Amino acid sequence: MKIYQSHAWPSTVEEAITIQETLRNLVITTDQLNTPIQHVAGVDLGFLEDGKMSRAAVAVLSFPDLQIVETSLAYRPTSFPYIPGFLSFREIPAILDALEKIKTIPDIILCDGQGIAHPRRLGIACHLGVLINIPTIGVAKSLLIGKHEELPEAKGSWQPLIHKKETVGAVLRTRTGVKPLYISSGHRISLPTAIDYVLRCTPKYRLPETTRVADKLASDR
DNA sequence: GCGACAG
DNA sequence: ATCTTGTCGC
Repeated sequence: MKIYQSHAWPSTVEEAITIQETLRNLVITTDQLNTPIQHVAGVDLGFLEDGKMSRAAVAVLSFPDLQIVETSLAYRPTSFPYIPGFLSFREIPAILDALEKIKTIPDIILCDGQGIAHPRRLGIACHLGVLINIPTIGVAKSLLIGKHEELPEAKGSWQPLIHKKETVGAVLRTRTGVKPLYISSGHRISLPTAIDYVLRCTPKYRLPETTRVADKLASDR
C-alpha cells in the first residue's frame, strides 16, 4: 500500500511532544470503518544487533476466518530510544516500511501498544492510524496510564480504563483466568467496536491472532 | 518532590 | 523488547 506524507521524525522528546500535541487533534474515536470487514492486520517489531536494528512485521489475515493472506518484513536502523509515552517514534518508521510492501489494504490494524490510553492521548495505535488513515486499535499487554476496577475471570468480561476522570479504554479478559489486555481506540473506531473486533480476532489464546502472527514474524530467526 | 512507566 | 530450561496446570 502507498503511504502518503509523514511528518519529520523528532530527535528529542520536546519535538516529539509537539508532534503528539498536534496529531492528537486529528484522532477520530467514532466508528468510521469500511464494511464489511474483510481483512484485519497485526503489526509488530523485533530487534536485532543489540537493538541497533529494527525488524517490522505486518500480517494481514482474512476476517472473520483469520487465515494468513499476506505478510511483510522490513529492516531499518533503530533511531529513537524506548521512552514510556514515546513508543511510536521508535516503532512507526519501520512499520511504515513494512506496510508499504503490503498489497492488501487492511480494514483494521491491531497495534501492539496503547491507543488513546496514553498521557497525551496519542499512543502508537493513534499515531499510526492518523498517518495512514486506516482504522486502528490499541492492544497492549500491560498498563501505561489509568486505573480500573477488578474484573471477573471469564473471557469477554471487561472494565473501563479511567484516566483523569475520562474513559480512555477497557481492560479486557480475552481468555478465562489469564491476564487481561488493555484496549483503546486508535483511529476511526469506537471503544465498544474495538472490544468487539479484538474478541473476534482472539478465538483461542490471550493475544489476537493478528498480533500472534506478526509477533512471530518479527521475532523469529 | 515521589512513584509509575506501552515495547 | 531481549537474555533463557524446565516446569506447573488445564
